[in-house]
Amino acid sequence: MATTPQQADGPARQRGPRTRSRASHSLESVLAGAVEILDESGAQGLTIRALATRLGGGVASVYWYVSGRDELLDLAADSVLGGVLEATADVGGEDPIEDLHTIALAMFDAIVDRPWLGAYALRDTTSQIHSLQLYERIGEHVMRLGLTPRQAFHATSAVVGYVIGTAADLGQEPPAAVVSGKVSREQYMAEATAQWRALDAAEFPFIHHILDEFDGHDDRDQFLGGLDLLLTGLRLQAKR
Amino acid sequence: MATTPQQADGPARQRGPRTRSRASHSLESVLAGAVEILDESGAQGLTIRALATRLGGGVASVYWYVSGRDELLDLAADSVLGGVLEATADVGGEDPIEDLHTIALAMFDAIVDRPWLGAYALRDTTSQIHSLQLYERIGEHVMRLGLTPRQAFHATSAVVGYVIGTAADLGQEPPAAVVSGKVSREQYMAEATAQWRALDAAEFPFIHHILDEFDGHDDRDQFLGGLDLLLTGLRLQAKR
DNA sequence: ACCTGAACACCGTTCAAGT
DNA sequence: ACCTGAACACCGTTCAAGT
Repeated sequence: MATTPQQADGPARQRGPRTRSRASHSLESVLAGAVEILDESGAQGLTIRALATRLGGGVASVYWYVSGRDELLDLAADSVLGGVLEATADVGGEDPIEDLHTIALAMFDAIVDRPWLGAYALRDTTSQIHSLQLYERIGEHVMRLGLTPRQAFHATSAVVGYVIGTAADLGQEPPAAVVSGKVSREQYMAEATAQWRALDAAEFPFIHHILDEFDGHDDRDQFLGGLDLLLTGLRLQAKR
Repeated sequence: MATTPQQADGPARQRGPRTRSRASHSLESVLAGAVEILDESGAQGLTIRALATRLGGGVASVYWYVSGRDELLDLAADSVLGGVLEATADVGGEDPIEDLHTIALAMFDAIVDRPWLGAYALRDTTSQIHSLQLYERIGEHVMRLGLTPRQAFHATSAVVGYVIGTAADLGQEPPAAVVSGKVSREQYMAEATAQWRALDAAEFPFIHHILDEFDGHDDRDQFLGGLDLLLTGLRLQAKR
């Protein structure tokens, strides 16, 4: 496995116009370029060639900083998680559960903002240092509940699993519209709702039961509803 | 969007040896072939060319049954979920929470068995009919708790989100070993544990707190620990 | 209605060579 | 130490043509 340099160089800005024939990068600028492309066109749009073009250099230079496309995705995701880490650094009130709520919501918002994040966040803590730190931070708040190490381990993993699972699902783009942009998210949701409404009520009683809730629902409310269940269970476990 | 034929043809077996110059498929056989390849070599290994070769035909014939690789993955995942659907058809005891526990565990086991499932299960209910039916089934058990439609909607989504999120994460292969098979899962876990142990205890108190639990832990126990928290919260909500 | 082979327009990754 | 261009070995998808 290639050792990826973790030093924090300043961004490699080109001072003059493109008089220089040789481009110069840094891990930071490579990841920043990757995140830009990911934000614009998703994981599918992040090709090594597209990245090299954006950086104004050749394809092979990317491989100096990153062992391959997979690591590029992992590190790009982890660099964004650095922002979540900073934003939640000061979280710490009287109630640990409330703090967990705050951190989980911050993670959720970050992933909804960047749907591509869901698939690569907190995937490999050996290479994703911010992911590890975020896991640690959540765990530290869980620790305050006075559970056994085993319970704390499970609870922390559960919170992370729920956040990533839910956010990845909700942040997901409708299958067809990803590249073409033919169908907006609203259109897709309206289509899905219509299709649900057309289902046989005898065969799908539950779907019909929640139809009005599903129609025009807010993803964030849905996330918070489930998070409350999880944290309520955790609170109860802490009291025992 | 291409309308995918959903009729249930018998498997198109070749009776004689390869005397026939023209291969004959069906949606079923195409998906069965896809699942075989996915089981053997993961999502990365499922190329249209590899599938065509396995089916003994040309590349383009796959496109008669499926609109593209994405839909192939979605339908392959959904076909496997049909098995989970059958396996949990009889679930239904006195306690709805217990039934939810049973179904969630069945889903978890299916995904751990087939790590590629996590990324494609329950992704698009407009094309994945078994996913929709599974969502419906979970919802029906939630309905028995007597919640409001809104609560039932959130609870069902939370259970699904937790299961998929956790299973996808745990079932994930270590980054390097996917193709090469150089590093076994055990080796990778041992390596990760060693790396955690080497972390500064002052900077990572939580990691050190749970180290012994993490070392040699069982994924299933971890999953069940979090599931219990979620279902406990749900049980409490039902009582209010 | 369903299958085929060939072609098109891409990919990720490597490598010898440059600076 | 870091960057380059070209080459290699693949991809998914399409299409005119077959049966």
